[in-house]
Amino acid sequence: MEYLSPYSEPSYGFCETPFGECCMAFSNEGICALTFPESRQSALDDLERRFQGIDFVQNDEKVARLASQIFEKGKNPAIHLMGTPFQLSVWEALQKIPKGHTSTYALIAEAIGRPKAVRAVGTAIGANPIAYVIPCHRVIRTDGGLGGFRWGLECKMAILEWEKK
DNA sequence: ATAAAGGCCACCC
DNA sequence: GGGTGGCCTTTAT
Repeated sequence: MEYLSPYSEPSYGFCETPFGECCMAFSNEGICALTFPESRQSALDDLERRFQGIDFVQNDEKVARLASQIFEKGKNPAIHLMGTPFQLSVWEALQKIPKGHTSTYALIAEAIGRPKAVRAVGTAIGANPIAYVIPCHRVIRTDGGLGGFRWGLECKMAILEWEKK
């Protein structure tokens, strides 16, 4: 269960990206969710589950603005991360992987000082709440395999190809 | 408290 | 290629 400040004016919306339609949600601190859902309904279900009891107001224009910053200008917007200490350390490590590069689950485990926790790292990466901005797609398997992706390997591959340019 | 399920890896065959 | 055992965190009993 997650918590957002009562002063945070939570909002959400949808927008097209190079990888299909995304859903974003915001608190006053920044983006708190970015997903590539199969349907709008599943995106809303997801928000409901993760931010139980929080009333998001739709604002597609804000999403479009942010999407432009992120996908066109390559800027890093403010984010509002919530998770366990372990998850936060993993998500922070992900943000150090440069665009156009990849890392592995084992290397991330190493980077956070928990070399044995490789599998748990995979689980934490799978729980990444802010796709693309937290570049979970840049992590592949040690043996060169793609690994997994919450919204489909096709999407993961598309993002990686796009980032090479 | 405990069990079960993971976006993994190394090692075997 | 495939199966197994070990590893560690999270979530659901």
